Amino acid sequence: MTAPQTFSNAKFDAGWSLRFEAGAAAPAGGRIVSHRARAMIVDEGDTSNAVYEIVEGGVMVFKLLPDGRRQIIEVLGVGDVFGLASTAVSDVSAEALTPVRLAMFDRRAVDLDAALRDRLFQRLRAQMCALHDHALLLGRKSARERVATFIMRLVAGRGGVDCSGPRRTNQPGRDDRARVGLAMTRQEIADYLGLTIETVSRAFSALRRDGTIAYDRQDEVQIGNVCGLCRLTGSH
Amino acid sequence: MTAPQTFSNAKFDAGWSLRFEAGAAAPAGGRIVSHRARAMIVDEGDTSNAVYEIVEGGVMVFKLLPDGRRQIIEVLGVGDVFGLASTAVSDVSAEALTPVRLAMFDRRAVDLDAALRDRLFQRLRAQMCALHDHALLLGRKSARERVATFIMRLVAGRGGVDCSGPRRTNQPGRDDRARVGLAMTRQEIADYLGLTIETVSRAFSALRRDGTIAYDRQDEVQIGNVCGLCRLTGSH
DNA sequence: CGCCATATTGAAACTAGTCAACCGGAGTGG
DNA sequence: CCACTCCGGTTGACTAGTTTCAATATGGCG
Repeated sequence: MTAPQTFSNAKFDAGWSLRFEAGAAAPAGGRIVSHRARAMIVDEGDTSNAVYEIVEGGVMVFKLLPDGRRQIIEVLGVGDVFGLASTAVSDVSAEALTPVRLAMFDRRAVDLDAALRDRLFQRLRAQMCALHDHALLLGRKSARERVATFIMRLVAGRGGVDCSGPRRTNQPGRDDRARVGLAMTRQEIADYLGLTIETVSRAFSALRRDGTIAYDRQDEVQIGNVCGLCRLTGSH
Repeated sequence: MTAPQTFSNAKFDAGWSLRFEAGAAAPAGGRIVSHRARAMIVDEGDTSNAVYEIVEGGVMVFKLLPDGRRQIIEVLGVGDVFGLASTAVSDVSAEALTPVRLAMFDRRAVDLDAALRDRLFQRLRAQMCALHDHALLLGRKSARERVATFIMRLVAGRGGVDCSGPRRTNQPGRDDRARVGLAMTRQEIADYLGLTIETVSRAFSALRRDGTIAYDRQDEVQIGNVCGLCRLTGSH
């Protein structure tokens, strides 16, 4: 599984970028804990007073129904936070998407440390916006739009309100390509987009058939025309 | 449109209650503004530095796709907050669901007033949990489950992890009834649940046909057996 | 009384889900 | 070294659930 360069997620329309590599800025403080990819970090219903801030890597936050249906609620990267339910009982589960390093804080520390609380607050607001976008996707977009949106979110700096647009070059219409790593399996993508694995697979195949995307490895996609893909998201 | 007594929404599984009537506790501070039902409060894309806290009434927060598809993201009541996007540009629109009174704060005031910020932070965490639940509903539940979940959320104190259960009485199995006001039109419910108006209508009709609910006015539902309805939500 | 909104119901079309077969690469063991 | 297996992904055929389109109620209000 190749770790992608960037993973633009939070608040799609604002075009924020979500990264998996450790940031230059020194992180948090707090106790650093590490997990391997696909390790369980928090289980829904756990009583825990821990709040987590991602230092490096990616995390999937999800919920399960009693019969096993799973919805991945958010996919998080460096700087994102989780474990901030308003009670001591976690309302969600969290699993490492990649090998991950986390800064772990006690809930009480959040009450005491104003700088930490401000950072969490600010990040929570950003993640809230991403959640809004995702609700729109889950409630109103077609399978094709969902997959197009998912891929677009992996293209750093594109597709948001502040989208840089295709780079201006001497050849108009050219040089609007990108290559993104997926990091997630088809099943995970399906659980994130509220679809089945077959529907996701078919959507990828259809996009490849009509030339919108290309790939050899199924976890690394090339986009010939980013603006063209963006038009398939339903958002633009 | 009869204002319901209570509207249990935020973090379904935690069973928090959302009310439309003004609370006993003195509110916020901030400038009080009022809107009539269905009045537009914020428009997606607006540049505004206002943060709102609901003093009385209900608010619908939603997003639109360019072709007019609408997703109602959250339905908010007293104490809930909105306008907390992480940039000055609002990522969502907000409309009054009932006549509503709002406490309006300047974003800068939030940075200065620690008590206010803590209150907003705490509430944001609660609303984030509600959003998690709603993503699960939108991504993974059937139409029937969505409507059952919607109705259950209107039953104060029931359906959460801390559900009080049917009241214990001398007649076991009795006295597990409830009556709830809907406050929303079928179209609004549909846009909230990620369905069409016809599907919502059919789900209500089916629940009425099989005796799970009863109603004369379409905006006021009687539940004969709350636990029975709860079993149809998919969550239990 | 009659109009306009909203809601309900029916029938047909379509999207996504289900079930099942198959493919292909990675790892295992004879 | 190669057959075998396992697992994730793809594809096909069929089904189910939801949407779409259209007609018909119902209810509030002038």
